[in-house]
Amino acid sequence: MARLPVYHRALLTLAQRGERTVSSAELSVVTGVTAPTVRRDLSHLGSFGTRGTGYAVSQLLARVDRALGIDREWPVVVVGIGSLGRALARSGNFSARGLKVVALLDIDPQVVGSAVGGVAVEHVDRLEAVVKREEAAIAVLATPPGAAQSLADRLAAAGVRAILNLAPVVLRPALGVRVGTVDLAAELQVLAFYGARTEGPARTVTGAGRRRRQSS
Amino acid sequence: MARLPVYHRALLTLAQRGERTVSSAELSVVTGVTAPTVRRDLSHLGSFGTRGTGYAVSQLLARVDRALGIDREWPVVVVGIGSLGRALARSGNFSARGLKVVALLDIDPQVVGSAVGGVAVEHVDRLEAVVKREEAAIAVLATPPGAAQSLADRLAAAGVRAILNLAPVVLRPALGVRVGTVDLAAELQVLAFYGARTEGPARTVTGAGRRRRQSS
DNA sequence: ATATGTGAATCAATTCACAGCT
DNA sequence: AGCTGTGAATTGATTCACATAT
Repeated sequence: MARLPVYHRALLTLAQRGERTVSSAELSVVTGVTAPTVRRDLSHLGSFGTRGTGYAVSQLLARVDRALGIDREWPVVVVGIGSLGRALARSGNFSARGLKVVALLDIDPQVVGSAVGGVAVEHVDRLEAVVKREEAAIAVLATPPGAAQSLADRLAAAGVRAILNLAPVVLRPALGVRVGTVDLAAELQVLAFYGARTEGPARTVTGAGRRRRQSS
Repeated sequence: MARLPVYHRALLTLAQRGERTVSSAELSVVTGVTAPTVRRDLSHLGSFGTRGTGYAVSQLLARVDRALGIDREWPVVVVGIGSLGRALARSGNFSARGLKVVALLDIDPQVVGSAVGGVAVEHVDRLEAVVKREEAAIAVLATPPGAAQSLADRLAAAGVRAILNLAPVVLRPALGVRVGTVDLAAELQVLAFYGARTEGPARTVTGAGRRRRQSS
């Protein structure tokens, strides 16, 4: 469920603010998800709220955490240490969310050997060894588009189960591997499309883009 | 239509390769969109292919370009020149797609005055003036989460019609402004969720995330 | 009173399947 | 023979509305 991270963030804030309970209506306001959908989502999560009162924040947070697998830390390998890769490697945002950047890979000898955000950049030749060493199930591809497909294949072969592709290409994923692509330029193009045409009130589109499915 | 940029990229490649025509089946392979959906999308675009042959690449590309508004260049303002903002400012990816980063804003006096990718960083105090000067309809928010909402409001008031929000917060958009949020950490969390659980074959999820709608 | 959980209704998107053009 | 364009069917997600619990 793509909205789990949004609930997670919202609940975290509510918990810090000391709130004991939330109603689906309140969650609706802070997440931008309609109240019926919030209830459906949470019920789907197997969670029990109390009628007349709402949900117990801490209990609900615990459930969302478990569903998201935040009980443990997921090691993430970043491939391609250009400016985008570097930005990700530095992002303090990750650790709070069950993700930890444990290895950085690049092909440029100028970059290999340096450290970004406290992690050393290794040569992409060592990809297989690094994935194995870190037992990484997740990788981020922030390379030029031309290199992405073959690296995705190598990552898959090395045992990675999910890849976040930031290169502007459609990847053909290996069997058993999940690929999610985020193309920021495409995102902007879509916004330009809508934003420029709409003269009247508009709607918000959040979460990070529509999705297309391919078989693998 | 969220898939237009994908078609755009594919057609560009095909055109460069010298292909005169494409069938929906061929487009399906390179875009990862099923053939019936390709046909539906393109017909929806008002485009006429020729039966028995396919679509004329150049003609189709022209239509997609026009639909995406790529006939002109959209000026983009980037707010928040941290490592992510810097990565965007440098991304050569944009110019090829009808987007041009024309102004950079930050609050840090250390950063203000420097130049990134050939564009000077100005102080965020000048936001309104800069938006007006550049006649920018599109902005990217790459600030810490706490600052995002008020900046989104100011951008809207200054005349921006669409905002790409890269901060991990749900923004309440001003009336008539379109907000798209891309939260890379959330994206990874979702991948971790799927990737870690799937033992068998998996599906690909491309395009940049599911979307939630809020009223504005 | 208030708010959950969920069947039933609605809405949007995708896919099927085929008639019709080249 | 091959491939588009599109009605009809299907699938999936969202919303409604209400019985049910506190």
